[in-house]
Amino acid sequence: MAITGIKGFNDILPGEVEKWQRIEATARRVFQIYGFSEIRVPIMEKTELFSRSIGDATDIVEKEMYSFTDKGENRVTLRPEGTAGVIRSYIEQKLHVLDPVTKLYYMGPMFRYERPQKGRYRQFHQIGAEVVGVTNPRIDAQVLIMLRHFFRDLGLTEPTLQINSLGCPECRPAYRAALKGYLEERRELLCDDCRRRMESNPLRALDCKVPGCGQATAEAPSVLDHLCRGCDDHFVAVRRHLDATETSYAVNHRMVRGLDYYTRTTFELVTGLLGSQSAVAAGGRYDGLIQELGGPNLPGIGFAMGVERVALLLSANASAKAPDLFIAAHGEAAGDEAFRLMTLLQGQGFRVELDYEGKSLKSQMRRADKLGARHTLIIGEDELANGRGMLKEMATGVQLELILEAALLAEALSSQPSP
RNA sequence: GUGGCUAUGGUGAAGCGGUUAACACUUACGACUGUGACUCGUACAUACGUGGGUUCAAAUCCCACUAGCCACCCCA
Repeated sequence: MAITGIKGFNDILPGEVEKWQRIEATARRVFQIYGFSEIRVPIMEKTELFSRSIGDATDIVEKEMYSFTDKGENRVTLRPEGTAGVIRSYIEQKLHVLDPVTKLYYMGPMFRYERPQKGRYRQFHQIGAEVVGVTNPRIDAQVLIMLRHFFRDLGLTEPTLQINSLGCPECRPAYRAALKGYLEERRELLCDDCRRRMESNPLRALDCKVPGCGQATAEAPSVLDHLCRGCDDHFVAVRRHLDATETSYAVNHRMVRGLDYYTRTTFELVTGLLGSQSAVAAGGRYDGLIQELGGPNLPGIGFAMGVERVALLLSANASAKAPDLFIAAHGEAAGDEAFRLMTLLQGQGFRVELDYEGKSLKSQMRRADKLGARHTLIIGEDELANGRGMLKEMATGVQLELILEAALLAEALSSQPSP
């Protein structure tokens, strides 16, 4: 039995990988427009970093992390998300002294030990961006605008933007208490999970998909009615900037977060096309996180998108680039000449293919056709004796004889632009 | 961690207790023309996820395991 890959860890093969390249290239290009620089941080960190930033009581930390002890007796974890490592680096490298505003993006694999299903894998990939140092709600709006820009450039209009505010340490406790009180009164209507959630994280009940809970919480108090003055002003301003820039969005006051560090603005880009994995990108503001991790008291905001999920939304339109020329050679000497010419032309940037195994001319022509070569150069023994070959344009079948010289070939190939 | 469904070659699949394990695609070679696409021919599963069991006989029935998918949970 051959060795197989690990459950939930996938290969990305040619044909699929082109979509990834497009996603990554689009992200790089768009994010740079908005002043973001790439940062590359390790995929492993000390376990403590994640338990402190994400929150001890979250599902991620409680049961989904790939944690182990290395040979030096250190507790380490394969990163389950990107923000913690980036912020750790920001603090450790003292990036705040270089510039009061730091805009970073990253891309790479993340790891969570979950049961795989559509759009959810144990090794998955995120592209994320973080801004440190700006409190003004304009940055919240800008991050959202950038996200929309990214999806627009990918040709995706489907994911819709939902926003919410979770308040801050000033106002959230009061809301939490109010919600908890409301839930207590309807305890018997709630599912078992939600009864448990009332204690640990009552906000989660708002997100429950059990129909009974949906009804029971339909009239639940909204976070947005419990925001303190500062948070309310902030949220109103974010919306004002989105309106002013004609960025479409919907307020979803029931949206909650799985990570503890979020404050104020939170958002998701959701789609109905991915089964139950509706979130394509999500993020929010995390004003206390940097200080919590031992850094300066600076605000932050960021998001991450799931590359697999974006790729699922992208229609498969990728194809390998067809060769400019296929050289079909008949005979050993012709094969040598074919190889020589191929090398010269490749040096000039032409995509050239040939047959390596000395197969029949018919086989070689079939392969030229299959690869979609625009031209085929046929070198037979007779032609070779005269230093000539037949150049055939595959689409039309037109062929002409020419002298076997790389410069002449290059000219012939360039003179007929690709369709 | 829980539940449902599925498991035949490189791929999609027929098959429902006794078949040379159909068919299509892909791939390879060949015919038509020393030169592709269309057409035609030939080849390609000692083998039906793994291990047991029932039976004269199992890809076909039973059990276990494993894997995959989908859903719950949670999330990107």
